[in-house]
Amino acid sequence: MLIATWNINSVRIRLQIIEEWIKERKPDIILFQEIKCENDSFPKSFFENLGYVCQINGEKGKNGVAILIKKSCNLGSYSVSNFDFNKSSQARVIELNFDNKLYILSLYAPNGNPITDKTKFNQKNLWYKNLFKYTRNLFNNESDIILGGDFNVLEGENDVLDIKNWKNDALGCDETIYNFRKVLSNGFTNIVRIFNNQKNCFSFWDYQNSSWERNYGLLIDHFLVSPRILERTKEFGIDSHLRGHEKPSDHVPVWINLNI
DNA sequence: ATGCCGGGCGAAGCCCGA
Repeated sequence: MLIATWNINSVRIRLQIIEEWIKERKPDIILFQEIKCENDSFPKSFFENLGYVCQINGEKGKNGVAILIKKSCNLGSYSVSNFDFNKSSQARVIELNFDNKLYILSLYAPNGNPITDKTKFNQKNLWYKNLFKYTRNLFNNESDIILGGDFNVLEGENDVLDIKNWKNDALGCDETIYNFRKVLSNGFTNIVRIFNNQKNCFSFWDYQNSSWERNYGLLIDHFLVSPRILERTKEFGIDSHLRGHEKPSDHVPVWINLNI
């Protein structure tokens, strides 16, 4: 079963690139972030025609997350929840709960910049603290958990070419790294750390400064999984080539393939 | 490079992202 996460930077203007990618990658489950539309404006029938059921936590004009599941997916029935981890009424979390045994979440962490703006930075910290608390309870219940999304953190020294220049930034500063590792400490493994230890492995390239052409990217989109999911993960990939597509998102899909 | 590009909104120019 292939699960992908993709910060799509507006779902409505990316339908062509998404359709091409779906036909090539054939994901069973897609976690979107930054759909940038309300639930009613989400192109539901477009994805239904491609064989998916859409679960959406949208917001007008910005943020917004969604999970698409193939109609043929045999994981069973589930309930859908949205959480407001940073108490801001922003749509950054959607969860599918499969009978309290398996949880799949699509996550969009706040950017938090500039760190001198306490409102934005504190909201990011609060979001992470509540993600920690929430997932700790799931571990207490011995559930299987898959977190996929844009975590807006530069945790590793190779997650950008010049990590030292990001220490006063909300992505690379110590507090954000601490908050991210606190979530990991619940028992998650970051799949990219197991399946890829090469440098220059990125999931985002800014539209500006010829970032793609210079390969000045960031690795900020991740899958964090609980132990039994790690055991069943057989493949990991990043579809970097899509960043070179016409009218791309600034992020590319990251995916895992599971023995489920 | 304290936003250079590229979204949204709404109909010009501002807000936002990483």
